[in-house]
Formats: sequence, C-alpha cells, structure tokens
Amino acid sequence: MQYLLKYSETMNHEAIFKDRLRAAGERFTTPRLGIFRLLYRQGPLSMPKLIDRAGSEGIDSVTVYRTVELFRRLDFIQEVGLGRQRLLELSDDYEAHHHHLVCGQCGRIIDFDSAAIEAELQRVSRAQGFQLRTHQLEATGLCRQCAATAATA
Amino acid sequence: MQYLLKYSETMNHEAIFKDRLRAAGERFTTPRLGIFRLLYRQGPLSMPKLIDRAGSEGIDSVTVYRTVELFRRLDFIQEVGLGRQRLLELSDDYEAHHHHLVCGQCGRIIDFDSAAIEAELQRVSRAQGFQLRTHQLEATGLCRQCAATAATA
DNA sequence: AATGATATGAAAATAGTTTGCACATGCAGT
DNA sequence: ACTGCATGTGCAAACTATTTTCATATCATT
Repeated sequence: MQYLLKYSETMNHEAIFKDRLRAAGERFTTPRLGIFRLLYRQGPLSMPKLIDRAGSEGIDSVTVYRTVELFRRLDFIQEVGLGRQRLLELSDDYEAHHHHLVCGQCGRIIDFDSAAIEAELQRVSRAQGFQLRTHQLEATGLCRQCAATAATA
Repeated sequence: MQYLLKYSETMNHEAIFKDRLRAAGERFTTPRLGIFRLLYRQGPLSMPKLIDRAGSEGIDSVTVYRTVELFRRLDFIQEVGLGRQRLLELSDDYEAHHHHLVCGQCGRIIDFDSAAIEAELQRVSRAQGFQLRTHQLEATGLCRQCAATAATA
C-alpha cells in the first residue's frame, strides 16, 4: 500500500503553486512565479513595493497588476489593511499574524494570538453557514508609551 | 459659489463636532461640516463616493482630501477595509458594525456582533497596556449560497 | 466692521491604474 | 523535440486618483 502523501510534504511551495495554477486552467509563467516568490520570501507587501521589487526583476508594472488580480481571483492572495496601508499576502501563509493592535499615534503594530477569538469566529461562521477561509482583526488605539505621553501632555 | 447646506437642523452631534474642532485649534467651516454630515448620515463611504457626494454639495475634491486628512489626524474618522474597498467612517459611530463575514465569491457582507470577541479584545488590550479606541474583524470565505454552488460545480 | 491668519477652489503637476495592441511564450498534440 | 495557436507580456497611451501651487474667500478675533 502506498502512502497518501500530502502535497506539502512532497512538493515545495513553488511546485504547489504551479500545480494550483494549472489546476485552475492558468499558465505557469516566469513573471507569475517571480511575483509569487516575492510575496513568499518578503511577506506581506504593499502594491507600490511589489511593483518596485518586481520591476527590478524585469517584470512590468502592468503584469504585476494583472497577476495580482489573477492571484486574488484564485484566492492565492488576500489583501489586508494594516494601519493606513493595504498589504498583499499569500493566503496560505500560516506564519502570518492575523490579530493586531495598531497605535494611531506612533504606528507601532503589536501582534497577538487569541485562540478564544478564533474559536468564537468558528462558532459564528458555522451558525451562518459561512465557509471560513481567513480572517483579520485590527484594533486601533494608543500603545502603552503613547497613552502615557498623551496623559501627561 | 454658495454651499447648498443649511444650519437649521438638530445640531447635537454637530455642536459636539464643532467643539471638538475648536478645541483642537481648528476652524469650523461650512465644507468641514458638510463632509462631517455626509459621513454622519450616510455611514461609511469610500473616498470616490465621498468626493462625489461632496461635489454635489459644491465642495471641491481637493477640500475633501484635505478635510479627510484633518479628520484622520484629529481621530474623527478611521479608515476600515471591507472586502477590497477602503471605507471612511466616523470614529464615534456606535451604530457601526465592527465584525463582518465577507464572501470572496459574491461580495456579500454579513455583519455580526460578538460580545465574546469584544471581551477578549478588552482583555488582550489591558494586558498590553493598550488603550483601545476601535476595532474591526473581517473574515473572508464563502457564504452559504456560494459554498453550495462551489461544492456542486 | 476691520484685520490677519487660514481654508478653499481652480488649474496644473504628479502618481497610480487600466486599456489596446504587437510580439513573445507556455503548453497540447504531434 | 517541433509546431500551432491560444494566452501572457511589455510598451505606449489613456484614464483616474491624489497632491501641489497660488490667488481669493472665509473665519475668528478685535
């Protein structure tokens, strides 16, 4: 009997990427791989940064726009708001933190994890018949330092 | 050009708005009030929509940009991401829903409330010495209908 | 009402995004 | 491996969004 190997154990992330593209009837091309790599290696990037980095690899900005649109359509990436920025991140980036406290004063971002929130979200989704893919919680306020400064000012 | 605004209505929240502006050493002007009203009455708006609505009240787009920047600086408004849009909403809009399930397929947005999540967020904030102002939880996935369609496809 | 400081609108400059099109490339079938 | 051809890519240009500049209008104070 043969093991039913999971893709993630047999194939590297780029092979999985290629596979997922092909499965969706889309072509596996050099620019698409390049953009995937940038997001994979450099983590969440803003559109301008992604265009810039891709540019230095010889990928045109137009191609970046079109590829981001494609990736979004295929759910390869999601767009998350962080403070005032919009960042693009790979959907299956399990390292990503999804819960943030953003200081409106200094811009500091405090990541945290909360099993309680995840559990509650699961519960609500189930109740709504909603098939949960990913989520993001962003809280805004003042960090310890800025709150202290504001109090004395 | 004359503004198409009138001062004649109930001004409770508007008086507060005026006071807060003045307290910050900023001027209370007709365009600023107009933009405040739009956000107050029409709830969260995207930048293009706000520019459009303000335009039909005789307020220039440049003024909208500058006023939004001012309001943001004074914490009158916050920018929230919803699906792919960025929306502007008044910070003290207690009617606002802060928890959403966004369907990646059809774009439907399901609002929900969760005391459990609020409580957990309070707890985490306190532990971090973070002074919480507002928050937003956005979950992405497939709504009941789209999940059913996807399963049979 | 007069004054001085600042906000506003109009035009122009700049940045960000989309579209049209000729050429290049991935990939299915030999 | 080669070929055909559907599709992706880069470039230029159109279009849209945002910022800057500056003369004028408006606000708040006297």
